[in-house]
Amino acid sequence: MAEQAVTAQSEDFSRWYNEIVYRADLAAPSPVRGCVIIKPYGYEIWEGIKAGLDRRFRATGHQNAYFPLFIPESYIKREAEHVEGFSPELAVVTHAGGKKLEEPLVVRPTSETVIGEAFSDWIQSYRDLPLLINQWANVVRWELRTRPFLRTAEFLWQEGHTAHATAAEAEAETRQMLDIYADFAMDDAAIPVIKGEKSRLERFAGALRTYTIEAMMRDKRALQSATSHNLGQNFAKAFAIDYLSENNVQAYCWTTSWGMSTRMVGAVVMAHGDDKGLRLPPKLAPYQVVIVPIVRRDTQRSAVMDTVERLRATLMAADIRVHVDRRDGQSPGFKFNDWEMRGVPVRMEIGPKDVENGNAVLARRDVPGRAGKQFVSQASITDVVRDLLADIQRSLLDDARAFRDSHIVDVADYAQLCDAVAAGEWARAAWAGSDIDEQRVKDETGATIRCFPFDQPERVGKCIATGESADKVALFAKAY
RNA sequence: CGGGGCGUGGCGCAGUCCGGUAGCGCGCGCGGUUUGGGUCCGCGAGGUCCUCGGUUCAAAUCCGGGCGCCCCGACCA
Repeated sequence: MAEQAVTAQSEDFSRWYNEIVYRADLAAPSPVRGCVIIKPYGYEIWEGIKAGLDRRFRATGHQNAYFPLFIPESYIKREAEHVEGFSPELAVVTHAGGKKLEEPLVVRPTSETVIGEAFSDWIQSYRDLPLLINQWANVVRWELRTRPFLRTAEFLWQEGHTAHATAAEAEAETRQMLDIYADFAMDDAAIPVIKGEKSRLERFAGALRTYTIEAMMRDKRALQSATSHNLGQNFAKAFAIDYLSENNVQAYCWTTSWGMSTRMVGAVVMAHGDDKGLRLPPKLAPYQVVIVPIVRRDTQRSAVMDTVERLRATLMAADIRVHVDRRDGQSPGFKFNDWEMRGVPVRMEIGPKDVENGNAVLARRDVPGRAGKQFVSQASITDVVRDLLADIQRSLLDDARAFRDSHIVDVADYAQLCDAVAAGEWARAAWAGSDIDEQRVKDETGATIRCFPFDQPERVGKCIATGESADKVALFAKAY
């Protein structure tokens, strides 16, 4: 019997997600609770994300470095809110080398503390500023409930850490990095994100302000896809990151931190995937084109494979990532379904008829069935494929944007917000409430303030919690 | 940590109530057949039935202890 199709998204989105992650070969279960093995196909998506971000970081003057995995426990305790925020989820090493350690070592949940300590040594003068550092690393947070990519006990990310002479510069850096994340999300991952500021309740432990990009998944839940924190002088004071100014005055630095993680792989899966599986944006797809050779009789094999090989070389020479499915035991129909599940943007079929006619069949993943198929001349293959990939990249973004926009509603009072959230929509509402009001919304509806969007309406109206006139709208949604 | 469920070849499960020495589907290997939307047939490999103890002539099955995992909540990139 043929392999079963995946669970439909509409039937059980979580189950769909889990099945896709394993069946598309992105990840495998690990022996340790809450951790996953990232398999080559999933890791290549992550490497695409890394490449897209790293390029942008360098272009804005950041340098990569690497700090230790272990952090002295006392460091974590130096910044009050930071301890409170992270203590419950720390993994701590108490023994090493067969002995109990004098001071336990925390496995980093994030590196503000160690990096702050290092910055304190590195920065003496205003001439040392700004200091713009990024690191690619793994971090550990002992989460109670985990899901592959979205929330794992250990995850990969980049964390940027910068120090500046003035508050204004730190704020500009924080905003610049958020813009970079948003640009990456839209351009490379084809995910339209909403930029905004976090509420006090959702803010990073120890930050002055936290900015976020929020994305809508296909089940309409929100996913915080990256954050950028203006840390003010909190960490500078806790770690003595100070400098001597031009005027010979000792002053504390203003610092920032910002990160995007392997969660983004989950975002790509959930923002674009459909009932047939993944739909990868061409810019992040490990394979942009997969060639499925079709051979009816052995006598045709060499002619077909010669053509396949020639087309593969042509596309590769044009920097298109192409893979030939040479598997012997599977029928073409099986392979079509398999590559659709794995989200390859373009499938090329080459059979005896195509060899004879000098044609190739191209099928685009984002348009199902016959409508997505076209016959093209082998002679023009490079241009056609290049245009097709660009078009798929664009259409995935357009689809996701249309989907998102059709599920955000403006609400005028609390009852409307409850209705909207109950229907799974995102709700935009005037907000001037307190932390307690915000907590109440969360307790009663399950939705949280995802952000106060930068993009604000002309007129705001009355707060849905207090009835007083508000100066901004907040975006409410259920989140991962 | 509260509520629910489950541990049996790589994966998904049946067998447990009523004890008799393990079976099905997928996957895997070999041979043949097929190939433009999930081919078909045959042969074959693969299991300390989570663990420790007890009852019994005999335990996947009954009894007791332990461990682990999953789902739903609270916490979270």
